[in-house]
Amino acid sequence: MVRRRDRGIFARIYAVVRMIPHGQVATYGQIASIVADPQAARTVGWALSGLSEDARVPWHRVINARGRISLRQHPGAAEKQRVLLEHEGIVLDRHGRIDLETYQWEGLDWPAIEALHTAWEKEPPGP
DNA sequence: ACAATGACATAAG
DNA sequence: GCTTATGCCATTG
Repeated sequence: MVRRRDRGIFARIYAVVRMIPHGQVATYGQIASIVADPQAARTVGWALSGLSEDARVPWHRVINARGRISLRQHPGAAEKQRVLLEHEGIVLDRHGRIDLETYQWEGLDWPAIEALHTAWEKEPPGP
């Protein structure tokens, strides 16, 4: 359950996800590539699953490589994610697919993320 | 240390 | 395009 162990790869994953701009999306594999291994995608999903509700992480902007929502276990959550995405202006086709060519975040290298995240911690946005 | 688990990714049928 | 099978990584019992 994550506890206070957000020091390692988890913290880096959250940092990257926080930098995904409004109205854009990133894939699990993409985030994994930035924080560590291109093949630690499952770990990214695992990290997000342990988020608390007030974690200030835009988890809904993370989707799978096919451009679709990966939440199958709790159907309500998938629905919620879709609503959140549409609320940001992201269009899903009738199959619930997102066009990555249009909405995928270009991404940043880790040093850039780290710098931005440091600033974020200094002056967290929102309430 | 080993086996199982999970919001993945990719290849194959 | 969907379903299976296999590979990967970090965490947990």
